[in-house]
Amino acid sequence: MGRPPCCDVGVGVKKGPWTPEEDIVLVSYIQQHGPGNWRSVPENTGLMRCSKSCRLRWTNYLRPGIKRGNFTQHEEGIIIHLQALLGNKWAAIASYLPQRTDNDIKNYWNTHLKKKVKRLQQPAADSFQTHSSNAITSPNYYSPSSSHHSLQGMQPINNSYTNTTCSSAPSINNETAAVSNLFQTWMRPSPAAASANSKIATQELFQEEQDAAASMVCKDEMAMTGDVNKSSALEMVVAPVMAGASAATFSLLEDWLLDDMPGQAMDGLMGISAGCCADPIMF
DNA sequence: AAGGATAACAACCGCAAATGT
DNA sequence: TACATTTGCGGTTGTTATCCT
Repeated sequence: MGRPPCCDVGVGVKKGPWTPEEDIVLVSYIQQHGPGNWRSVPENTGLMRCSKSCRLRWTNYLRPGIKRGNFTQHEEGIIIHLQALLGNKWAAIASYLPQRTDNDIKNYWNTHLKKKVKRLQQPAADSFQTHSSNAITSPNYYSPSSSHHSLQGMQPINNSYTNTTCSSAPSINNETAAVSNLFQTWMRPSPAAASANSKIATQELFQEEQDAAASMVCKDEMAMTGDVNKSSALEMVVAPVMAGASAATFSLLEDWLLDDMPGQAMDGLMGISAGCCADPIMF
């Protein structure tokens, strides 16, 4: 079996940053056909992009539900622990943070957390040489066997925007029990988590947190900056479009994507799509 | 103000697994 | 079952923004 010809080899295939126009074409196509069958996307849309590029653009940037911006300390803790347990299985780690993309997590790890861990581990490593073998890492973050926190019953979230977790599911499932056990002693305590012992209850709780976080992201960004990330805005706009809303909504999306001053266009979008943040569409 | 260094993030590349025929 | 094709993943690179001198 030979390796298939790469779509990138084709003549006239565009590379580099995506333009707002291309984003619009891609989003509108996915609105109609849903994600998947990426091979057909450039063929049917006329985008001079390879299928991989289209898929990546969608999954890492355009798809609704993506939370962007600063990682919370809680998210950092999850990433650090999972990385310690799973290694650089970014897709697997991302399945526990469904609002973050694997690319995002990977970038954040490489630019922030790796150094942070290294920095904090250094004193611990020094003390390791002179003290007991239990003093390995910072107790708050980096010891998978630490019993200071709890992520009770935490499970990877199957993200319905992409099929990301499908292919990696077997390996994840094999690790789920270990991760859950790990998190049992890690997750920050919450009243509901303390009372809910079952996986289902905890997963629902986690989902509520995710939903709340998504809602907060939208609200915070709108309120504080007047500018929102495109995925959040797309989510707000695409939802009513998918539900059969008017073409005027989509034209606002176009305006915003094409606009150098997103805050202005967002005023219009927000007026139309208020309340959609916490109700992401499912393709 | 200019230029270099660094950080942050988007995108690409190659491989392997999954899926289709 | 074998092969062809598609998709997903992880590593890496390129570009832009920001900071520092």
